[in-house]
Amino acid sequence: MNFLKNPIFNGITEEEYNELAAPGCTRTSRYAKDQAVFSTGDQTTAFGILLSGELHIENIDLWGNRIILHNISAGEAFAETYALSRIPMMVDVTASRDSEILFLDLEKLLDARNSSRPWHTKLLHNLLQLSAAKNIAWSNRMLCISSRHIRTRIMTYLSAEAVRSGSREVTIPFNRQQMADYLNVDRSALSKELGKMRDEGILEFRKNRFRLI
Amino acid sequence: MNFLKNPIFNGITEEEYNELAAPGCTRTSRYAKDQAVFSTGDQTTAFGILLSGELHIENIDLWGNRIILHNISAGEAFAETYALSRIPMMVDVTASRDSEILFLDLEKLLDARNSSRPWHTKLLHNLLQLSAAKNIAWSNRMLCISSRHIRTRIMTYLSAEAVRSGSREVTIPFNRQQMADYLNVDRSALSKELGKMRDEGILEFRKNRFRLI
DNA sequence: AGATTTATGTGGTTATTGCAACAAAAAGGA
DNA sequence: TCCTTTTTGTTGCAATAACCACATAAATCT
Repeated sequence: MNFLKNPIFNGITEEEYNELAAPGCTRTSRYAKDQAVFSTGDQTTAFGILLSGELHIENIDLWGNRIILHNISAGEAFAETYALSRIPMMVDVTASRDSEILFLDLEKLLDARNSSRPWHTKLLHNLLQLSAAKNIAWSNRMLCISSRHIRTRIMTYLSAEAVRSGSREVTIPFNRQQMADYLNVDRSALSKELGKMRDEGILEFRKNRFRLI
Repeated sequence: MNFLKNPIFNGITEEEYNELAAPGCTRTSRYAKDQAVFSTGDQTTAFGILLSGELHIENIDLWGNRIILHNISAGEAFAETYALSRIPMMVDVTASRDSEILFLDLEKLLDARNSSRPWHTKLLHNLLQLSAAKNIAWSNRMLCISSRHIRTRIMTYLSAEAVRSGSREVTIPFNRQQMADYLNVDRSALSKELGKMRDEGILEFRKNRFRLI
């Protein structure tokens, strides 16, 4: 019941959870590294909460270019947008490490017949907060990509991360290729630019640890 | 009371609206073309519903480059993400035409003391749908920009619009500069590429009307 | 430890795109 | 209608970033 600390269950007691989980609205599944959780075209009424591991939400276009739209760490929810709007998924969700996922079926949970339940309003509230947070995340991502220069994208991304962590030392959840995908640039071009910036004394880095100067 | 047809009031009766509007949770304002509705750094607990006119949600970076993050047409809601999460706005909201806006104060409306009201759950539900729809819109935008070639961005954008409208003739809510901002490319480069595509017989266009071939 | 695979860095080449400046066309106002 | 302003199209040039190929380093496996 550790997952009840998750923001999605904010204000919901263990008794209330047992009540909402009773009608078979929840299930837990395990996924191996690189295994697909959802694929493009899938339709789902359930969304996931990542209990352990790591996921990538990515899109592969007609030419085979992959772009990482989002990185999901333990404790985060995903696919709630599709579970809410019921439209076919335009993305792939893939386990980037061995992962364990709790699924909640929104179709059943948000049914009007539950609207008198105390947990119903709380869940709606928490989902709303979650959805808003995702929107903010999109904005941040967009802000990085909005510049047309690799260097500016790097700076925007790293300084945002630095602000978030409250430190000039930043550990990012990406390797080079993933960072390049997130910033939507070529990997080798990214490495090149990072090298230049190191030469100019703007930053230091080793693997996925960066120090801004 | 025409605005009650708005999806945000889905299932909410006129009596219920009068009840929720009573405690001063709503207000209406007019804005002239190019007037600012919100500015970067603003904090708000109210979000807006555009009754008439048109808005742009845009960001101007440290180097003065403007990027249009979203285009709001009559009937659409905006800034609900910031009203929900209370964080300072990272964008500007500007009237691109003379506009009339209905503001709803979420801090007051979503107060727990209202949770027993019939309109409360409905409003939460509708807000959730709205937020999910915005997330989908972000995905679509990102899908356009994910390609590094102008032509692909144009194609991705126009075909998505064509699918939405169910026709090969598409009228977009942007002029060239705005379209370039949305696709995050240089305006003249966009014009150039559009010209090439016309020469190659891929599409026809006049101003903001396009026909895909 | 050695071998294989994966991740990262580097160099060179090409081409697309950004940029700036200008021309033409359309829209709006007096 | 003419004048001004805005929008769109065109060209040349420069530069950045993509692309390709390879080298080096790190991680994983047996």
